[in-house]
Amino acid sequence: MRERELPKSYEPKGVEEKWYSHWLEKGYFHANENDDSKPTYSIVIPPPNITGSLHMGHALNCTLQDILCRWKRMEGYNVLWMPGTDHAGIATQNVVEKELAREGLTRHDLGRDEFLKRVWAWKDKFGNYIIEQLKRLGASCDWERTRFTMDEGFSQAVREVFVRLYEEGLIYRGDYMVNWCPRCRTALSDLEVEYEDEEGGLWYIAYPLEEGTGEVVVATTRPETLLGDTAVAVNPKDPRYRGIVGKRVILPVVERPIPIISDAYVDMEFGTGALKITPAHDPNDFEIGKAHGLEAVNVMNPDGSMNERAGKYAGMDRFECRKAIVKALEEKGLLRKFEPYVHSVGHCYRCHTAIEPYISTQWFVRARPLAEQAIKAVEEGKTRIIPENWTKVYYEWMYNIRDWCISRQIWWGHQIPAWHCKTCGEISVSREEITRCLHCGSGDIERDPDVLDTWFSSALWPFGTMGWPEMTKTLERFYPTSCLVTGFDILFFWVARMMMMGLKFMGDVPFQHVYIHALIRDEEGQKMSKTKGNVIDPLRMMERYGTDAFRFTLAAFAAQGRDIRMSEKRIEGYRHFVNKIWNASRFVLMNLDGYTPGELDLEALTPVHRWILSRLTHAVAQANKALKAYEFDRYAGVIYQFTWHEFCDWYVEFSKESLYRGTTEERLGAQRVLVTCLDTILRLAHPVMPFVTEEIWQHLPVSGDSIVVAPFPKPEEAWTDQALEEEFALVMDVITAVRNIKAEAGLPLTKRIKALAKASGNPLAVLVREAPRIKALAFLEEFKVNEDLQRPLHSALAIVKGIEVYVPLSGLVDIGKEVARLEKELAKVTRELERVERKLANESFLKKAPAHVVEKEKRIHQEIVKKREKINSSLEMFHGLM
RNA sequence: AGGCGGAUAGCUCAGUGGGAGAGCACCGGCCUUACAAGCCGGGGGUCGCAGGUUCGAGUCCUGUUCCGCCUACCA
Repeated sequence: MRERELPKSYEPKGVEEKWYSHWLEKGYFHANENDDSKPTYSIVIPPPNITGSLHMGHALNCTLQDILCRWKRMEGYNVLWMPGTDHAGIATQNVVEKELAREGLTRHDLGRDEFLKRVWAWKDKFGNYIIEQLKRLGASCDWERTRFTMDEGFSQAVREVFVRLYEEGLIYRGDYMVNWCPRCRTALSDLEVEYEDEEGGLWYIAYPLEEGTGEVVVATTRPETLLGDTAVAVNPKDPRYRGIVGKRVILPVVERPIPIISDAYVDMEFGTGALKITPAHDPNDFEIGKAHGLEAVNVMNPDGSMNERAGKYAGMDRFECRKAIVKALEEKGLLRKFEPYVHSVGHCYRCHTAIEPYISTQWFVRARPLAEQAIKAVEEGKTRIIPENWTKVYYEWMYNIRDWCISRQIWWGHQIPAWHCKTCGEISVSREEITRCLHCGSGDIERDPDVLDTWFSSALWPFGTMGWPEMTKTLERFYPTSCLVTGFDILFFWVARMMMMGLKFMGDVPFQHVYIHALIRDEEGQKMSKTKGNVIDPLRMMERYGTDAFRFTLAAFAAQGRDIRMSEKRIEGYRHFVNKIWNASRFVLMNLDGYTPGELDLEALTPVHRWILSRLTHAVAQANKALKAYEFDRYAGVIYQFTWHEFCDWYVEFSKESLYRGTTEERLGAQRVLVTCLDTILRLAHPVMPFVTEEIWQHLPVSGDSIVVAPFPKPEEAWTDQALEEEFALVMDVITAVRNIKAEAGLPLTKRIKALAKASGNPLAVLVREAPRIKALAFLEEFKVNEDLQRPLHSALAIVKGIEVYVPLSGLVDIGKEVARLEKELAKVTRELERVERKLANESFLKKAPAHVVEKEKRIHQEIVKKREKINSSLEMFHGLM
């Protein structure tokens, strides 16, 4: 027997801990790869960085996944939600290096092996922090399977992929211009560069002609790179420079002659139409330099300082050097002009240092062949992106994909499984550690010191976590995954690459659906960031308002295609909703004396109870539909609307008649319907509010071990009763009308007065039948309904659905108030009438609009005309009295 | 430069060619045997602007303004 009493108020803290550990104990979140009896549903978590702590983005992302997983689990699926964390190469290395810096050390002081030990130690200590926070959020992951992108099995997958891509020629190594972060001292992929407009300058520098007296003026935003100039280029069509192509200019400061070349790339409109060419420090110049066979003079060190090729500027920081060069040019009288200039500057996405285009030897993935499959898979519908408009963004990027620089000059990560032979100079790539060159057998080999881009391993996440390269039971059962839930900010970084790798190595897409959710912003629509100080800490929100209220808020605002503006006030608002459910449950539980469980007998139930069941099944249908369509906001909205404004506001109040004044049979019927509704609401809401629903559900007289594994509600077609819903719409309108009259007349709602209604036909029968409830909810001492009632003198009038409701007010209120109320009503009705009459006067409308629309307008017209007549005559009556 | 969103009540946002909605905020009333974290009632709108299609447009089309984001090698 379950406890029937709930405490006065809901205390989330203890309840959440209690049930979460209970669920873990019962193993509800564990997916069984050997279970053939159920359909499968799988999701891999976007692995959070081990350096991270739970922020709003994680909270939203995981709440949505948890909703899906809990929903599917309740629907009887074998659900795998694969959890884990990402080693986050640069980010983690940065964190540990900072820690070292506090001890006055650099990673080079420790050496590679010692440093890596430090990182692992750090990971063991802090790396699981975020996992614990996800548990706090209620995430129903299969924690027994928790993976890490650097664990042994995963490393094996990474090596396997690298070797196979290398063998197929899809990975190559070479000297190219890459994005270089001088602070992290590593190459970055194109995606890892964030461009921002910065106020810089455009310096116009004169390059004197070697022969004669002329000069060529070039414009540049980066004067310091002049040290590495190896040409000046002009457009071949530019008449201004036609005569001097092929001649040479003297590179200022360096005092070295460099050629004037012509290249169609040069924009005649920009600056002076002459462009300095620095092949080692600009991607375009690099290309032009290659085309013209120019030398690339690298004047910088990997840390962004100037190197020995910069002559007397050697050792100077690049930005210091810029100033120094400008000063030198001024002194030499070669600076022709300066103008402020806003241009886009790339920054490292990890440390925000301005990146440097830099030539170095790097490893690349040839992306195009992989992208072709990834495009095809989406075109063929094997993977569906939701909302659909992201599909176009995905295609756009895939069509224009460029090779992917995957080597990083850091230590924390998957070291590239390639060895350089000092004897024959060849590269050996191998799945296993090797000690001899695979080409010449020499033992004088050295492993490539670089590690792989973190995203290279993340790309393998959907199958790497399931045991690949072994073809495990888990893979067979759960790959491809059902859905990936993620933010659009990593669509290219991660989703696109998982698509490519999944198709390449599993021969199938990694996920059937990709649901792209919004970004969370602050109240003003600003991106949340620590530097702006506008972050809302999810843990504090859960602490303060309870996890369920927090999760419900996230879901309620997760409308597709729009960012979420989050504020604490909203979370507080939804805590009220949690409280509402709690109190409604208390009401139900404290009215279960004499309750016995049993099937609902529709025939035996009085109309009001069948009415709420009809509404309930409608809500259930809508919630199911919303979840299927990933409309989390609607799903939450349906629960909110039905629970609060239909179940609590109306049905609970109606049910009191049956509970307090009904027959034993009626009372039991009401109890069963109350329990059914509440049980259904709880099961419907469980995916989004797991804790409070479990806590209440465990008090309900229903069978089952846990709401986690209780069936998700399905619409009961037999409960739908459209006619009954219309009848109660009328009943509620009548009640509202009486309440309105009272309120506008300045009477307290609870003031017991009389009311009359003039109706006929079915409405008459309905109002007679429902009179007890109308009396209760409108606080009437008497409610008289009849076909031909005499309207009492001094009575207020309301017309609902053609039915006249009279509320005698003599002696209760001054007539002026009622007149004012009626005049307001008249104005409204008149406005409406004008609209309808305009429409019905339009012949084209009558001719061309569908018949049912015309019929409807005519019906409305009749109704309004009648209503207006009544109001008018009522007003006349009152005016006569005044 | 190209692409994608958004613009509807004071705020945040739904809205499916056919009586403009919700939540919060606001105003007024109320301890009503679940809930004052509540209940009841109410006021609030040129649906960014201009055209067009249509019997009918918040909704579809074209243009336009503002805001946000993404992609891109403009020195």
